[in-house]
Amino acid sequence: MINISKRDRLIDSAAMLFHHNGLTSTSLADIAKHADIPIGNVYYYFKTKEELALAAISKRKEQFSAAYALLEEHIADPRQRLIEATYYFEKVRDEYTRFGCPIGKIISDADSEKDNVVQTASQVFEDFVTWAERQFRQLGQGSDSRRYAISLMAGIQGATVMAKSMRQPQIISDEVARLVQWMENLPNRKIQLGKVAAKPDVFNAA
Amino acid sequence: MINISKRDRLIDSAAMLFHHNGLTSTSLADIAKHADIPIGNVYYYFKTKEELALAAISKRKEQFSAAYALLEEHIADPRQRLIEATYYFEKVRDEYTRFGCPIGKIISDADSEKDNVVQTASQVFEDFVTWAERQFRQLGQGSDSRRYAISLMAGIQGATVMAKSMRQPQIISDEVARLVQWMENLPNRKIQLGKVAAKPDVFNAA
DNA sequence: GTCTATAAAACGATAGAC
DNA sequence: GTCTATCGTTTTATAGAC
Repeated sequence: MINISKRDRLIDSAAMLFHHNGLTSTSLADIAKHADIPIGNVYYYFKTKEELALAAISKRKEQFSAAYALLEEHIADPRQRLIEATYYFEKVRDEYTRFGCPIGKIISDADSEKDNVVQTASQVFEDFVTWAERQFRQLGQGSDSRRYAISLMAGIQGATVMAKSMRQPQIISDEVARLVQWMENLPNRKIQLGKVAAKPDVFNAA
Repeated sequence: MINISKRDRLIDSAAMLFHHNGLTSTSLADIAKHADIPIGNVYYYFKTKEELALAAISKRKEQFSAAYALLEEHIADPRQRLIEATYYFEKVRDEYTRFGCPIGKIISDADSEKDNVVQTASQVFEDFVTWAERQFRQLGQGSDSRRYAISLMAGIQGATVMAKSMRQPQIISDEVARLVQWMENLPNRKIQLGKVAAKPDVFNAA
């Protein structure tokens, strides 16, 4: 079994440096140096730079997925889940103002649509949209749900770009506040459970 | 006097390639090849890659500034000016979906805040915000004007990132429609000229 | 598994002939 | 002003000793 510790150190260093300095501008030498591993040894764990980048983005992808699961576990109301997810970006607003969104950065930088790394980064957004859409749907927003989910992430991404450009974290805070207010005022069109067409409990009926 | 034509060809090729393939991923060899100029000759016009990049971004900056001037010249109503400016992004939505926003891309990719290229790109956003803020102010939005101006560009940038990620130009169209509707419904709080405190015409008074 | 040395190519930039 | 040849460095990636 291969050494997990060094492999993880490489992934974490890569994820951080890709976020802060960009995918193209970060060399394997930079990553190896930050992880305190000789550059020749990097290739024992990852055959190419793309493979390491893929692992770094995939880790972020799974971290976000884990966060959705946690929200579903601890918060019953889908509206509150969406609001809590949005507040996450308030917490990281200073880092996002300095370095941008780690995912949005890769999407923007992407030259080719065929690139595996970009496709994985896109999947992170797709995962968020899928999750948020489900929350909006549970809130009774029906066919608007997907549009709302995309609009939610777009709001964050746009605010991040402008905050980075103008070096004003407040821009992210303002957008988070706007989005939260919007979601708080969304009418709950949810069909109340038990009020309509509840399935007969066939097991206990007889 | 130096040859304008070759210099301009280099700037145009650089601007296009930076937009499509990114600043870091585009080499001087790529630019020289696209402009059909030997790479050694590039350095007669621009001493460094940064200098060429600066010229390319500056050209975009001036193109946008010229567009604002045109809007002010041909449209009397500040609301219609803002709406017309927003429709611009509807026109370029397919290109933005494939390659992103040429300015937003540079801002996102930027590693260091000290970089001259990034500062110039930021200035393009700043110019837009300053212009849009003035329009909102003329519409009587007062102290909200700057926030609105930033929010307008943020909407475009966020939609562009999501459109590129999901390869759906419609996301940009939806956002443009949302922004236009928002601006159409903004109440005009403008103080009518001539209704308040008109200066006495001292020259013709006596 | 780990590390040094180095290959092979790409890149920004320069020298110098014309 | 134009172009060829090339320098020096960085980058991804490999070979091979330990």
